[in-house]
Amino acid sequence: MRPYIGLRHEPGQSASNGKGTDMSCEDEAVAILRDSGHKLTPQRLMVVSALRHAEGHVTAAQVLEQVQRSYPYVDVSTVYRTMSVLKELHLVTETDMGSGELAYEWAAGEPHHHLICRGCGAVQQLDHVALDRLTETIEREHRFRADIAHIAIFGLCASCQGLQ
Amino acid sequence: MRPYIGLRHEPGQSASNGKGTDMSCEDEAVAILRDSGHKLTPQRLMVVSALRHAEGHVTAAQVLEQVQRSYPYVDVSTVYRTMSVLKELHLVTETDMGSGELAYEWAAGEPHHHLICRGCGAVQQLDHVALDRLTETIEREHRFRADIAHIAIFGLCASCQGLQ
DNA sequence: ATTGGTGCAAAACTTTTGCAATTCC
DNA sequence: GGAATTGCAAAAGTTTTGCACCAAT
Repeated sequence: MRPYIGLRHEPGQSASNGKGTDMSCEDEAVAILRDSGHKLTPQRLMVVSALRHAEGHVTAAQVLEQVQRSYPYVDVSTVYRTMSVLKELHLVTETDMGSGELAYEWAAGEPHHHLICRGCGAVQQLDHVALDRLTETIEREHRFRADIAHIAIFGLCASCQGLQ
Repeated sequence: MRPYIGLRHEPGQSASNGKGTDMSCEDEAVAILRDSGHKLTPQRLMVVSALRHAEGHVTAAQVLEQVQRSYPYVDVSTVYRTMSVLKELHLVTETDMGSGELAYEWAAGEPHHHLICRGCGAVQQLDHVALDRLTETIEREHRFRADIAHIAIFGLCASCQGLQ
């Protein structure tokens, strides 16, 4: 393995986001990784960091690009394998948003959903409380526990409907 | 092009399904295809027939397999190209159900949705009325016209939750 | 020391595209 | 006849896997 250069983040991404201390989430993830018997490698820490500092969903290629800014020798297969581990631990969610690539998102915080415009590709977030009643109905009538962190709703945004 | 053998369907699939006459849907599709300026080729008719007689969602590979029972020389690219045309005409819907392959479904009938168990892969259908309120909320609060024919909800079915 | 992870390369996989030949209108 | 469509082959794209080497516990 070639020399480890160290972690670097984009300006504005390395500071606290106002919703909590910056390290707490990664510390928690590190603890979960270690406690579940997985090894803590620099590559995994970089992937976790990239996900943690990304706003919203990112593709494996985007995570790789971010990680390679610190350490250019990481392979995309490592990103996928790390995603697989993080998925098992419910630290990230994997969603198909219709682009041909899977989208990954750090699973901390309130669950939310995506409204994806099939006209222009714009993505809005939809608060999960809007789905509470639906989730209850599904649970009651189908005995199906909906994983509400994984919903992408396709449709048309206001401008692509011609509203303005 | 090699000789056309003719259409054949599985037993029990060729008769009326009790919800209407068997040919009406395909006739309508044929009319829509012709009226929109597309040519009527045996391959397209076979793809339409395979979709029409399938119960629920099918992959391109499954459609190809069904079509090739009648006419073994059809290529998968023709299936995809036909799907593309049928999508444009809103005769089929395309959904990613998390299997790695896109799922296609004949668009006739009441729109419905899928509850996909990530434990065992079982798929239940969810009536679209369960989503009406959500659709209205999204329309009102986000001015987003949700395309309710395209929703797949992941989660755990009763048995994979351990409820019996 | 031993288990597990990484990087590299190649494979696997679905979907798309270029093109000559053919078919439908 | 002429434009659209097909089949074949190859390409393109993301994701997975085999394997020898290396690193974390």
